[in-house]
Amino acid sequence: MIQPRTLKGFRDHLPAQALARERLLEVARRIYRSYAFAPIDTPALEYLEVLTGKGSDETDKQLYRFVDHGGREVGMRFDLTVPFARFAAQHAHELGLPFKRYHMATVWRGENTQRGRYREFMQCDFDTIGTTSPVADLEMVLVVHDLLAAIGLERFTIRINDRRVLAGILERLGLAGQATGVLRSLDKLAKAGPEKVAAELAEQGVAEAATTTLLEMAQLTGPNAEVLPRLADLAGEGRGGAGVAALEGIVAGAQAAGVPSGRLVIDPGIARGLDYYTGIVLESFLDELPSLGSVCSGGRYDNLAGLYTKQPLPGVGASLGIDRLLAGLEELGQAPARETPAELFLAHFDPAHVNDYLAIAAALRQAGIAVEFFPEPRKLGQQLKLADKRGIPAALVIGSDEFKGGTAQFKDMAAQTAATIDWQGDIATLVAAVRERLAGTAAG
RNA sequence: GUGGCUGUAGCUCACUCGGUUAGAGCGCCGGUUUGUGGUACCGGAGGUAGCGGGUUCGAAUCCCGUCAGCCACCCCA
Repeated sequence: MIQPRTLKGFRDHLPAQALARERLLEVARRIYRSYAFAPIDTPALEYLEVLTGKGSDETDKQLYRFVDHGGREVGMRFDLTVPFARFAAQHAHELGLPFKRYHMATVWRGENTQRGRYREFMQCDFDTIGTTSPVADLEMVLVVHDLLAAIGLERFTIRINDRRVLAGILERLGLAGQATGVLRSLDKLAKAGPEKVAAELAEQGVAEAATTTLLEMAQLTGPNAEVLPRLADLAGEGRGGAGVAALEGIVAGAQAAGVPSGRLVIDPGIARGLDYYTGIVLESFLDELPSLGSVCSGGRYDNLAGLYTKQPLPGVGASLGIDRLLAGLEELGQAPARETPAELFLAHFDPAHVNDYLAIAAALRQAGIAVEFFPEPRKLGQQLKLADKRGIPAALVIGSDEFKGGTAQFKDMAAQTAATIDWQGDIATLVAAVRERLAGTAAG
């Protein structure tokens, strides 16, 4: 016997979880499309050099790599940004700029696992490339907002910052050269606390006065209207000032687009470890589960595909981590409890009427109703019990008596009520009646 | 990858200093009810204690290894 098992960080998805996942994907797809992002797909496997080109040593360590049957050095994608960069470089001339795409796919990272942190997980990226317009930046914020709202989250916060603010302040402090290290340290502020960050900065040779300024900056909190002027003071003119102005524009634009205030917060402490960001950066958190980390992050970059083409491709985009989000929803008890897509259970009551059942099921399905027709003429009680256990919202019972009278019994499983449908043997009438009643059930 | 905690039935957990056939609740299956699901009652199935090795007369219990989950670091979705 081979022991059935899965690798560390790789998971099976049972119906309840898979349904919840698919629902998130559907919502994401709908929102992306509503902003006119177009779908693309790329291979799971790439030439190793394509993936490691940008390679920080960290991503190199996490990369799944091997030599394929043809002796090629290959790697599995660990995010969707690098494949997109390659894709953009390869197809830029056929795309037309600016170009907006979304890409929902599985990625692999050989890192250590934790809750909401897996070795195989799905990302839902969207990016706009070929424009530096602040409108594109704003759009990213709006998409993230609409996405999290459409998923049904009530309490979430999108935190934004602008790398130029950080860069400007670092320049003023004479720390431009060690930006990456300083940003990495600042990024830990929320988790590690100011003392730890101060100590780390000191280790990097940052002067005490500079550390004080940086921490003051990173810990600015309050309503956007209060944070902005204080940030402007710290940032001064030049790049920093431009960053503050950009943030101001985003806040105003988001308000104009109807984002409730409080959901979008300027947080100068958001630095993001990735060093390719050059403008706005964004992270989003579930208010009840901050420890889960960001479920959707992104930002603006100057040049997406510099490794693969001379054509400069500036862009802005973000990535929704649906597996992490799903872990969060589960923990909050907000994941749907259903384990079947069926909307209606059709009891297999009288075996003599199988063909009638099949005809009815076919008509219902034609009408867009997901029907489970029970395959065996088991005891009615058992059938209903199973339908209830699966969480099917409604059941249709038609026995020989009903067939004789041209009626049907429609049961609302959650409400435990039954109603009689009079259809006189006309399937179209039955379908219309079922559809109407389904709209009234809990799932409708 | 480094360090720590955990691993007993489908799920949540118990089993006093290592000591007989490892228990409970929930869930599951069946019956009471050969045409009607959440309650009640009755009955039943299900565990080589993650896996492998060691110590011991004897291991779920102690030790080592391994696999997996979680937590911290790191990094990030």
